[in-house]
Amino acid sequence: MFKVATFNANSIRSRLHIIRRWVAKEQPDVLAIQETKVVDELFPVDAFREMGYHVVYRGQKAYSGVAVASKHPIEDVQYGFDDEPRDEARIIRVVIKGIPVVNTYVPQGKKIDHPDYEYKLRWFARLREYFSRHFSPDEPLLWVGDINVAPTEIDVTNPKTKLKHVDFHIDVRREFQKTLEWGFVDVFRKHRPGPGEFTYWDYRVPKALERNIGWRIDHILATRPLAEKSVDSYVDREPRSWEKPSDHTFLVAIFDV
DNA sequence: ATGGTCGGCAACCGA
Repeated sequence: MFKVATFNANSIRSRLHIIRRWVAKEQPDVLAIQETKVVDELFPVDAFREMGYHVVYRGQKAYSGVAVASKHPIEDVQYGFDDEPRDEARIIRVVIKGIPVVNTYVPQGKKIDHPDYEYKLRWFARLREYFSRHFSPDEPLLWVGDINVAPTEIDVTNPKTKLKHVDFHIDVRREFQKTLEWGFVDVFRKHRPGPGEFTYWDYRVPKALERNIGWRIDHILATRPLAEKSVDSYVDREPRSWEKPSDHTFLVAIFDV
């Protein structure tokens, strides 16, 4: 069995207690992390070593930052896109137990009339180019992370009010869909077809978790040969009840490989 | 339509 998880930490240093407890309980083979918000010199490597994990990371001051932790040796690490802007704190690629894993923190985009939203849309075209250059849809590949897109109406609460949101606007959903069509299966959806399952609850919405007002914007996607071997996928809401909760939670998928 | 709360980091930016 191969258990993969993804988690937007929103500062890895302030969420270490959550990661420690969750990893001790769930023992994932791979944990992909986004928004570490720390420069490499200050990344808490020792904490991962103590948990029994290898870890690779690329960060910057205050914003973004990605990491991959693994029980197994991490091979062929590549940071960022091949071309400029490389966005090294947003995309990291590794190979673990022979399976390539791409962990992304896709730009959020701010507002649909903001230049950052255009940049976000182009990011998906760059991803498709990146996947085509390095991989084949006929080989095992995992794409995980905070992708900042709720793909369909059942992935948000009250979709009609979110049509102009940068995570739900029609253009970004099309870009995400086109990227899926390169050759990915939405592993969570394969196992959980129903509405109302989210990975992110906005802090600013009062009692968002209790009222289940959320977004499914974190994803685990697999190419067909790997997706065929998935046996389950779920969202673990439990860390939210702990002291200093996160706004995102852990998303998990299990593969029989 | 607007603002709500966090984290980082030292004034507001990003989400």
